[in-house]
Amino acid sequence: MTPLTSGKTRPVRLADIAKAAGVSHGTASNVFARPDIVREEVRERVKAAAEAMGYAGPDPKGRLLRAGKVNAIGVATGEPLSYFFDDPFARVMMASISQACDATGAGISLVSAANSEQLAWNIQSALVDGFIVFCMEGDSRLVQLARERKLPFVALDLDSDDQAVAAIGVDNIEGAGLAARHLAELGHRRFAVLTLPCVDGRFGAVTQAQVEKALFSATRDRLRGYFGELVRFGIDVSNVPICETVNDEKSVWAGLDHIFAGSRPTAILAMSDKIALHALDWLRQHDIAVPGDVSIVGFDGVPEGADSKPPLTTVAQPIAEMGRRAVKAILENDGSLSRQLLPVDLVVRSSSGPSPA
Amino acid sequence: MTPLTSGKTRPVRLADIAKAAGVSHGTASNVFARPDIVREEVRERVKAAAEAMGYAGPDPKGRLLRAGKVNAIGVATGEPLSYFFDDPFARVMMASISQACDATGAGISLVSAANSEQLAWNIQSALVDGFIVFCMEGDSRLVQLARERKLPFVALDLDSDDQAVAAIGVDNIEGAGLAARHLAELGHRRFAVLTLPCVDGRFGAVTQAQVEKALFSATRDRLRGYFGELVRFGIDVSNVPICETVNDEKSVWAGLDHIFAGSRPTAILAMSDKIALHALDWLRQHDIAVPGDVSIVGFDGVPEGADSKPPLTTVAQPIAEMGRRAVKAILENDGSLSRQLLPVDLVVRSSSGPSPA
DNA sequence: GCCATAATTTGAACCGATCCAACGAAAGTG
DNA sequence: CACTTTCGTTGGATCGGTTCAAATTATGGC
Repeated sequence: MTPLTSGKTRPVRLADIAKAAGVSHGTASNVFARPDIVREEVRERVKAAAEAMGYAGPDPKGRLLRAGKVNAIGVATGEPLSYFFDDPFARVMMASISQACDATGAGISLVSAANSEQLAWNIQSALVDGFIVFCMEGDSRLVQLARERKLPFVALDLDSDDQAVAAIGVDNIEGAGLAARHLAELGHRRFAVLTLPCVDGRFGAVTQAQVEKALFSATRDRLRGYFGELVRFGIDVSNVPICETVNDEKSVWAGLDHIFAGSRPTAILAMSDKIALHALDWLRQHDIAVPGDVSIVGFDGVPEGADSKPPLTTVAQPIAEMGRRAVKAILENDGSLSRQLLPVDLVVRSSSGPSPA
Repeated sequence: MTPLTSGKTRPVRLADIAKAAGVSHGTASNVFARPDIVREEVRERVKAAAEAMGYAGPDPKGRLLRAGKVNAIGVATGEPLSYFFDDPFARVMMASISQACDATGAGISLVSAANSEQLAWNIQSALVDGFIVFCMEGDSRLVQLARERKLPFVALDLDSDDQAVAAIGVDNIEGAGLAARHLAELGHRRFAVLTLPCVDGRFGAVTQAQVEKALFSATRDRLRGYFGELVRFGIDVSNVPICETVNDEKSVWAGLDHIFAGSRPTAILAMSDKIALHALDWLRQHDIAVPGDVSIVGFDGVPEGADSKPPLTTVAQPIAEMGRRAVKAILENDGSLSRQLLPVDLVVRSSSGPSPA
């Protein structure tokens, strides 16, 4: 019925061509796996049979079971798959991960899913030798599932507080402190904070009290870093507006609408470069000069920050290094890794300047 | 000896816990695959045994062999893996592919390799249900290898002339013609062309005669499209300088150095947006106004072109649609697809204007 | 208490290869 | 010619599950 391929034809297996060539399946296997140990005459006969029967070569599905190793590492996220290609942070990270994989010849499997049952199944059935998990928003379920596979595992951006999970990340408190101090030293006293999500599925204004209850430790730590440093400069942090965003334009703009409706800050602490970049757009549209009227400092150090107008001052994470280490941890799997805290770097560009006051 | 995990301990298998729980492996399998058909008491007993023995759940490696389907599609390229995350065209394509995969719950395996033996092995042993091949530069070996797997297969950017390979692409002749006509209608008469590679591993000036011998049909077709249209406008194409690039800054700049050393063109036909974008940088550095002194039209329609200074006029490919169709072709594998030519779209922005003459 | 019917469980077969101990044949040695 | 090597080949075991027909046990009706 099918026009091109012959009906219900089961694909030819190694055993089929062995029979056709009149050799044992062991020998047939050798023809493909170690041609050198098979007598030439036999080898050619088997190859001819394979050719004649349209054999596609040893099926990796079969080989896999015996070999044990897939030779691919899985990269998982709670976001949709396109996150890997859209998000600037993810892209830099993935570029680094993929370079490390190329160097060792390992492949990469991208794992994700829209809904969460799907996710569970995808993680459980992923054919990989280990997992690198992007858990930007404290997707502890993801970490949990990945760990249950009992494969080499490492979480990126240590959102979990569980000391037992292997993770690579940066000192968020220190990084945030760097940003806050930078602005405070420039004379700024009126601050506003644009945060990443604290709890799932909402955004808007947040109170100080809620900060400490923040679900995601990365968010919480950065907030702590910001405020710890501001307090040190004698700034009344209870007056600092905090707006939660979901790292997209809409929520950032809404946050800024809210913030600038009150007393105008001269300095904005943005918890990601993406937030900062969206903020820059908002400020430009509202004819607020950066850094003339308002200074802003991002977090992450994505390449886009260097090309924005104005170029973004930010707390750069060693993204490429994190990726490299993650791959190394998976491939070596010496069990030595538990958590690694990498240093951050304040990159001062043109989005921050002296306070106008 | 190993500090954390107990020595050489073989991972527990389903059979192990079946024995421990005193049930057959068939039942043990059902506990995980179809819990509902197992009596609750037995189910709990097996689960308890699994828990106690540290069973990681049914190993997908085992399941795979019987199931047959991997539930992942492979995306292959001759470039390094990081190409998927660095290149603008690839990124848009991958974003589209990944959305289509998300929608059906399929995973994505990225396949590549530095050297070409590695490539062969990687393709041959990739655990995928089908291949989407990025063959931007006529990597016919890649196509060949992928086809030998006898899995659903589709090439992106039909570089092969072989009508038998399933491929999705655009009409390069028409697209290039659109670009050339656009500029000619604006009054331009002095043209220069910046091409993608014609043959492997070189770049620099090319003669008309070499064009027809171009190895890669996409390149050749675009050149034909350009010149076909220019001839139609009575332009002496033998005087049009053609410079081959490898789609990077260095080769584009070298090409422009060469071109502008001769008689200055007022219009540049760039065979990719990346080339055009690099050219824009070069022109800016040389204080040549765009489109005041020189107009330029790209090819591809990547998002970066919309944000460049000035925004780039380009021949947009329906990249997202191509990705969607590719995934559809793999997943449905109805064998109906052979080659699809999608329409291109001339997007006029500010990098092209009337000839200064 | 007996039999039909439904609910569970069993165990063999299978998925498609690789690996390896054992074996047979050809070649080399004294 | 008997005896050891060397080379190539064989076929069974294995990898870790899933599936299904058949066997077993449980439930229900009368």
